[in-house]
Amino acid sequence: MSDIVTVTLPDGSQKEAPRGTRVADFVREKIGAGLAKAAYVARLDGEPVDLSRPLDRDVRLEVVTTRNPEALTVARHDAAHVMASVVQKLYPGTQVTIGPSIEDGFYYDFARENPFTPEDLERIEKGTNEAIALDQPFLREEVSMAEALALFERLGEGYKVEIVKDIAARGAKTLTLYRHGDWVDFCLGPHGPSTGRIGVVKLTSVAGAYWRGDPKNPMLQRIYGTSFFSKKELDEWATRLEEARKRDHRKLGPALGLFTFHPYAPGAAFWLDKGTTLYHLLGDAMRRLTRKNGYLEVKTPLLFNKKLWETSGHWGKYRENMFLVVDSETDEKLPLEDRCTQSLKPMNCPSHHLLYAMQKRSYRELPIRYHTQDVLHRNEASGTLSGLTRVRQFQQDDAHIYLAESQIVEEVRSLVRQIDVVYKAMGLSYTAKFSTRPEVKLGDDATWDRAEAALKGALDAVGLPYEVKPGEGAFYGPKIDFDVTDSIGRKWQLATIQLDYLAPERFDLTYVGDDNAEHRPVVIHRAIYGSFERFLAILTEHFAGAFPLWLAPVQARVVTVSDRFNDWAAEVAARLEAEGFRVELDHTSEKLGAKIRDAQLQKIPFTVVVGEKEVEARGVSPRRRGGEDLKTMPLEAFVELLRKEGATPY
RNA sequence: GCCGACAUAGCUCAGCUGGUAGAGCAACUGAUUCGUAAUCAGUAGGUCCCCAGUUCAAUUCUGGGUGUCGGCUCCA
Repeated sequence: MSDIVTVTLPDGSQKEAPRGTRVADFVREKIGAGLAKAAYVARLDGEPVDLSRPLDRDVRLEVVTTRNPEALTVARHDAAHVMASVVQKLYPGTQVTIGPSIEDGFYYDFARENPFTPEDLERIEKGTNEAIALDQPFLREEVSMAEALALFERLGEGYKVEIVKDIAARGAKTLTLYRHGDWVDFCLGPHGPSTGRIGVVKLTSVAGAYWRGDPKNPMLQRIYGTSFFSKKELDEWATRLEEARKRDHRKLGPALGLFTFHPYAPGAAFWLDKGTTLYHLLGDAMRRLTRKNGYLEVKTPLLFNKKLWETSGHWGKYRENMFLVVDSETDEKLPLEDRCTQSLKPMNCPSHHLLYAMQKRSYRELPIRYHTQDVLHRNEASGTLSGLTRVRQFQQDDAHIYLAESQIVEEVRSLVRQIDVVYKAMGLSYTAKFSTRPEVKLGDDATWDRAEAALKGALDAVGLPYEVKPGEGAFYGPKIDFDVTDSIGRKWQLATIQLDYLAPERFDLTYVGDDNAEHRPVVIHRAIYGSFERFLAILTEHFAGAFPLWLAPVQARVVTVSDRFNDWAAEVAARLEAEGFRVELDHTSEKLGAKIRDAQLQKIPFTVVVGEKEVEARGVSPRRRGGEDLKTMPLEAFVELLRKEGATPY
């Protein structure tokens, strides 16, 4: 074996080094001091490793510098280690569990009697940054499982012992330990070179979290934090948070007169007039879109006998999420549960299935598409409610499509196009996820083959990029989910297209084919907005309350320069209203500047100024939200402008 | 539901260690009649989330509830 190894760099160039040279030394000596300084971790043949690892074979080497987001992920994991070491120093007796990097930061779960207070958090944050300043190297060490077990047993780390045993049970022979200072944890790594390279740590919150995410397990104390390589980046992050806070639909909604909540109805919104307008605009747009695509809009009962839920399977698995209703005609002596013979519907699908099954269906009718915007109730756990994104009462732009298997490709292709139209109109970019058969599933492989091929074929036909999620489909069929990205880069899962082979079985749905025999249809569940509530929350934050003209609850506000011009202003408002535009008139005795400011704060798309000039010209001077002055124009020209710019995009 | 924090005027917030509350904006009234992000003056507005308890006295301390927020679990 040669004492020299060949290292291939990402640009294809090759360099040689003595076997056993540490990556860090190689980079500094053979590539450059600058890169060595910026390096955080490295990849050897694609595998992430510490810079202290030796080059023991011919390898491809990539240096991961602090400019690479991957390095930040590692640094945050480093930060979690350092924080855990500080916590154990400050609060002896606290046990450590796990502490990974997450999007935007890290957390670490601790086992201890008393929760951390905000003051504790400050103390820990200060201690963590001080520990970072000590600049202790991260040292990697491989030990046998037995040694590891003995180590953590000696340290009294019960949770760690449990994890080590699990890892051993999965057949691992050795465990890697990482030390900094006198603190030790086991960890796959990699870690950065030393604590000093982590940068700045900011702790954000404490929260309870179940051990291994299971409510049956003890509750641990989780500390969330984040870190950045520089103070500047930390400040930028804080600014972004502030920006998101300003857009929070829970603040903007009430401020813009869209919706509000009352303690007597947790999880159910009061829709104020402007919010109701928005709600209807979205609903009507979806009605047009579905009608154009061959859907039938139907409404089904809100309250159903439990027999429906027994048929659908919800009574068994979903009952605790349903609002049960006592039937007053049942025997009062019966236990409450037996008197609850009805439930508010938590979803529309079962009632659509009933509708389908009420008549004999022919293959000539398929696909049959039912669209419903009814009110749904789900009894969500109180602690999970949040603004409009998580409510107990909501409406979906729900639809179920009953079709023959041979029609799936064409139908999904149409659906993907509809989704594209809606999200493009909102300026939401999106990506698709395609989830295939899970391990526990219904139906035979041939059916799954056809179903997956149909979904995939439709995605390919539309040319939509998608990520495959193997095994993540529902047990009753594969699905496509759509993630949208809003204007400040946050992702939300919205639309879904699910193939369902189970429901037609449970409800015994059939159609008569051209062979005069009975066949099973397939059901597609689809929603594009998801729920109106959540979609409006997302849109409010995405647009920061400044809705596009076609959605704006008030499209124009007519403001007078003084009350001498009230008559013409009223005529202008009346004319715009007659054209179907949503208009307000501000003829208070405020100064023009104040009226404009008020209209801006309400995020109204057009402020229409009416004064001396306009009265003479029988015109208006519109000003766009944001400040652009369109100068004086004839009233009819403005009507035309609104008509053109305010057209509904779908 | 579980863990933690919070709850004062419509909104944003003040109110040392217990002595029944204040500001700015909004609202209302009057004056002002004004040209593209705040005219001036005045008035009114509070069961300090609710229910118990401790105390001579509770917005303040204790307990219980409700709601909200951040997480866990769950999810449109």
